[in-house]
Amino acid sequence: MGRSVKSRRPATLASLAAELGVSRTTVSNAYNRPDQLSPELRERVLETARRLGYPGPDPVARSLRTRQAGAVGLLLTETLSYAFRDPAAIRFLEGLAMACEAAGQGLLLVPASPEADERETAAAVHRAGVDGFVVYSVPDDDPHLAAVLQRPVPAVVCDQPRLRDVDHVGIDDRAAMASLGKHLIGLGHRRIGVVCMRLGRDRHDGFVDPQRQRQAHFHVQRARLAGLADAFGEVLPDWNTVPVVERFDHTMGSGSSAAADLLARDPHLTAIVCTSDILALGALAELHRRHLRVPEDITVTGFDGVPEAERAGLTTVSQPVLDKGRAAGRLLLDRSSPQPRTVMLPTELVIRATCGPTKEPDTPWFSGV
Amino acid sequence: MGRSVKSRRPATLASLAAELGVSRTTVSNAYNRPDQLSPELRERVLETARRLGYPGPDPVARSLRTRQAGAVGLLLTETLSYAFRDPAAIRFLEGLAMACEAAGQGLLLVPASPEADERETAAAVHRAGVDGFVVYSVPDDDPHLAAVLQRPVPAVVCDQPRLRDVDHVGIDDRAAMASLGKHLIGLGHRRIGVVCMRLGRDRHDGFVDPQRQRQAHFHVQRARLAGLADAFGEVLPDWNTVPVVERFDHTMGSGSSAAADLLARDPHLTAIVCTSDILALGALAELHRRHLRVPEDITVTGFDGVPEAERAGLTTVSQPVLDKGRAAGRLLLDRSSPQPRTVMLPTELVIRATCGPTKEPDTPWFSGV
DNA sequence: CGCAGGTTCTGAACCGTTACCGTCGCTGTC
DNA sequence: GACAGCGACGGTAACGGTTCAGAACCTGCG
Repeated sequence: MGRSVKSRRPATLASLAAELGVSRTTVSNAYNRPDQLSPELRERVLETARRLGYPGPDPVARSLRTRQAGAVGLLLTETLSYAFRDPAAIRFLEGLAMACEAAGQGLLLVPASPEADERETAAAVHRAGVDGFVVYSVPDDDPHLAAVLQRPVPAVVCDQPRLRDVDHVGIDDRAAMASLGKHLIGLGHRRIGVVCMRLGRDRHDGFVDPQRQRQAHFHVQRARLAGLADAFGEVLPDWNTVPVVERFDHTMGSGSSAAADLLARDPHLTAIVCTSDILALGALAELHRRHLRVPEDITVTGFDGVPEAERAGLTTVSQPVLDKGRAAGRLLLDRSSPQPRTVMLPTELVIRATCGPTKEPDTPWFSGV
Repeated sequence: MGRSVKSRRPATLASLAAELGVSRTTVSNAYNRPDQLSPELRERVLETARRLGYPGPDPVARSLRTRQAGAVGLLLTETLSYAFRDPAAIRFLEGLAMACEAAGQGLLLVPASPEADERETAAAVHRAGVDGFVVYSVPDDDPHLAAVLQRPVPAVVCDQPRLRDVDHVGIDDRAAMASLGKHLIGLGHRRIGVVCMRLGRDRHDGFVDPQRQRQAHFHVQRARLAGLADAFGEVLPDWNTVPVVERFDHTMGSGSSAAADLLARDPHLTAIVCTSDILALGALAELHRRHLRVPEDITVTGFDGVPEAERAGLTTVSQPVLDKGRAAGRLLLDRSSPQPRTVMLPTELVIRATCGPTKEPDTPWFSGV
């Protein structure tokens, strides 16, 4: 027992073999193919391993030889820690974790903060010892994504961007938002404002011109705006006159200030459409501060269907985020069917308390301080 | 351009070197030590790499050679996906992710489901290519923990178990719970029931005898129960007569049914003390169903200080879960100070609406269906 | 007795990279 | 003109395993 601890260099498969007077192959087999050697010898190997403090084959060396790491990598737009603050991201992670767990695979969160300089940053992707990547909702021109695609391992993209030749999991953002838009039109809304998430990697907090909308580097936001345009294009003379406010940070605070921007430009809006629940919840908070009643005075809608939205009675489009994660994981782990594959998940329009019919047009509005 | 795609075997550092007519070392240096070769040669190397579709040095081979993986492993008691359902675990993950990110390290979630058979299960720990492990709140006799300790990499344990020779991050569960107990005593409570989380790896849903309390394989639960005993031992003739109900699953449903068990045994309890907020929220739901008013009819307390508890007005002990995660990560990543080290984080008794003074002892109780 | 067939174990070839140390050519100095 | 100093690059040996084609031995059968 004493000797095991003493040895300077940690035991390796080779040193174990030497100690036992057998070949390395045999020791390897003792761990990986018990049927390839006699039970007695195997027991003797394991016993000696215990005595020498040999922890079993080194995972990295094994990975090098077998060409598999037993883990999948996850790439996110935001900082890692953000992922644990965003309800939708958490739910996605849960689904992905389920898939990984079912397959006995680890899940490696790749640190890809947007701030780090590009060279250093892609390094994290290059250093990840994984069998494949799940990419969750990154901009079209994300440098990490480029690094991922360069790696000779499979990848699955969830939400955005949509790439030919790469497996994809997502929803029909455009159609979903269009159906929400039609519902609002049915309620009489014609004078709406929009709050959307960032449209590019550059920070741009403010009103968005049509060109920036169309050129948005985030496919999901682009599609949702287009969906709204589809719906309102039929009843409005010019979609381009509808005010759209962009926010870089995806927080309730962003939603609040964006709502304020909209009301400053047009106090007579009858509805504020947000491209995420978080933003919508922020908008609600701002309206509450201004003593505007929802939905009597103004309608608010979100997108995602997070639990918080339910508590707030927010009208939204609910999407199966957990299923997205699970589907992405399964796609990555199952390479049997011909690629590229696409999984399109269903969404559901959830009408709740924050939207209602417009009032008579001449009703005076109270627009607090 | 055509040739790069054609090549049967993917390019390696060696094949690149051959193509260029330089040594492998030089190619390696082009990537890892730009200062070790002339800019022109370096550019030529990178250019050829691009042409051949060489994605840069293989991460696994590099890890084998450099003896570092650039990632830390996380071991949890529960299934991976559970971690994303428990508010406290999520918060811990957030903190840990912050620490990892700051150090440019990845975070590998090790799939260690309790159900899998022991042999297979520890394999996930053995297969993880990581530079160290963070172990979050596992039982004393967890086989995965044993596997972690066997690996020749550093480890940090958060919460439980407490091990000599291993870095530790935690709180003073015993003192925290004792102070909560003293508060209840001050309010006049003498007739209390307790709901606790699982005390062992075996499923045992029901009342707990004193022996099982003391022998609990979960240090944290043991300490919290002991803290309560410390407080109530001073005013009660025999702590052992206090009913304690254990639940294996950590869900609100567990809290509800456990509260029901307690009330079935003693309808005249004046307080239900839960060792977690989740359980307490479940208990509150059950009491609500029975039309028992809190705190007029009965007092409820939790432990952890999750956001949901705040919304519910739950009296609880708040602990800095985010800081725990961050501290654990930092401890693991910073091996400079002498080990083992211990970080003891502060807790705070948060008195909210769910606890109040006892009523006159003779007041009749309404105990619903 | 000879041989097919099975079990048990070995030898050698990788897997792709980086660490370590040595070599080579050039420059500056006395 | 010999030589120290220095920057740029090359050769070799690990790093710790897995794999595959056999070798050696045993068994059973005709």
